[in-house]
Amino acid sequence: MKDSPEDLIVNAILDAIAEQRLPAGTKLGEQALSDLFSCNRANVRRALASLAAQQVVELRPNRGAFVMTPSPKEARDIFQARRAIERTIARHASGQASPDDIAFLRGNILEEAAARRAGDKPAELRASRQFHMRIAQIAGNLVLERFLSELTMRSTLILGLYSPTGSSSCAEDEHDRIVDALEAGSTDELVRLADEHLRHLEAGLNFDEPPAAPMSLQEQLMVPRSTPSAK
Amino acid sequence: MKDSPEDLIVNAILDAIAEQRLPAGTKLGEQALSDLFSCNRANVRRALASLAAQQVVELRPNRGAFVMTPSPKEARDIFQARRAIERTIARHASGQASPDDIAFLRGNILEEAAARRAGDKPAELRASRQFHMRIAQIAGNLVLERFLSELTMRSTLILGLYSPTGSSSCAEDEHDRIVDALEAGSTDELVRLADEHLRHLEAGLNFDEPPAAPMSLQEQLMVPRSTPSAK
DNA sequence: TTGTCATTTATTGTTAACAATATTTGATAA
DNA sequence: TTATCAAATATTGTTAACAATAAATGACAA
Repeated sequence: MKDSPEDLIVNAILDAIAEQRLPAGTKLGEQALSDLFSCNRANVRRALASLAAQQVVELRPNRGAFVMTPSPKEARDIFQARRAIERTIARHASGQASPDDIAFLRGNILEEAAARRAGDKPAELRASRQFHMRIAQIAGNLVLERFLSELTMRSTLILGLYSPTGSSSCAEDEHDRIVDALEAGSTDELVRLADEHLRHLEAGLNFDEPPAAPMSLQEQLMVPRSTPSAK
Repeated sequence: MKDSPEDLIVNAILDAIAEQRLPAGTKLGEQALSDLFSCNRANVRRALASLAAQQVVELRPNRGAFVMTPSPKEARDIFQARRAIERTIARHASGQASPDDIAFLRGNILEEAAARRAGDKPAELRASRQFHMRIAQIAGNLVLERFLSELTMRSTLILGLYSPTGSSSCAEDEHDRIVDALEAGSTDELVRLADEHLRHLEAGLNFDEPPAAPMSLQEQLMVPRSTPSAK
């Protein structure tokens, strides 16, 4: 029912990364975090170790912890893996969606579109991520769900680094057609759409200009979410 | 060049699990580990946090850390995920194997067979795991490689729990045919063989009788390997 | 003997102090 | 002004002591 301080820190950082409030390269100081979450440094340390195991944080000895900065090669690997996993998820989710699932996904598409029009990038990213994760839930494989969770996190870092500003997140109409295929249970079509969707995302990347600079912490971590996340 | 004490602990535990010297459910006491590796408990704690993030260790609050005991449902998810990932790996590895790779794999098959005849289960498991991981390396995707590493680890736990003693690891002739297909670059055949191979492994499981009891630590962690592992 | 409960022991969780290492600052010289 | 270097500062790494909790022990009664 209640979370340990370690889980609290881990989730706060993951959320912040998922919503691009914490860009790649940001330093995650132990003092700063233990102050923010009013706990001792031991908990912070364990949290950072967990995040490092998930490859979203880089641990440089005697230097501290930093939000991971994916290289172009890593970006390629991550999107390749994502295609493999989301295709599998699509195959297993096909025809398994309940009416609630479909309603959630359709609502989510509207939410994302609204956020985009409002220029609320964090909300847009959160919605888009929830879309993909909900389909993973429908597929019903916790292992694949966890893998995808990690990959979407890292994808967000990649988009923040290599995406010509504005072109980032997913195309809405693609999400639309994905829900259609999911509802209709047309498996092959669904898998094809999922694959294509990710290829489009990847195609929007530009590795020519080098990444931008990092920034501070406090204000970025502490932004509360506008919508409560699905349990 | 040198590993931090944390990495040392993590790798020792992972190796021990991969070779079935540490069965599911074993308690990993902080004192015991800090004594074994002659370091302070803080390092042990971080190591256990990393392992927990990789799902090979379970962290029960106020109780300690235990080697994860996969449920039958988790076992199903893990093998499903493994099939998805190893199929992808097979597809990308096909035709990419260097002569060194092929030589390594053929040698590995002999090694595994010898270990089996000698009744050396740890060596057999190590060889079998190396076979799968080497193909992952050939595929050249570090993300998929890491995922597979985690999944093979957890698979070993599953085999230790639910495998009618003796029927565990892989059939040799299947490995043989996989190398043939890999060398020939016949992609579809290779993918088919990989999938089939994993299905056979999964089919050998028996979830009827409940898991056995755990055991102590020291002797199991500290067994040195007979063959130095590939770098 | 067996079951229950208080006491003792061991283990995990938390905190603070100290040491080792980077980083920053500021002075000096070219 | 710019570069270099030493001192000062801040941060990470390590250790030990203490508190909180769970497990083990043993006495007592049925």
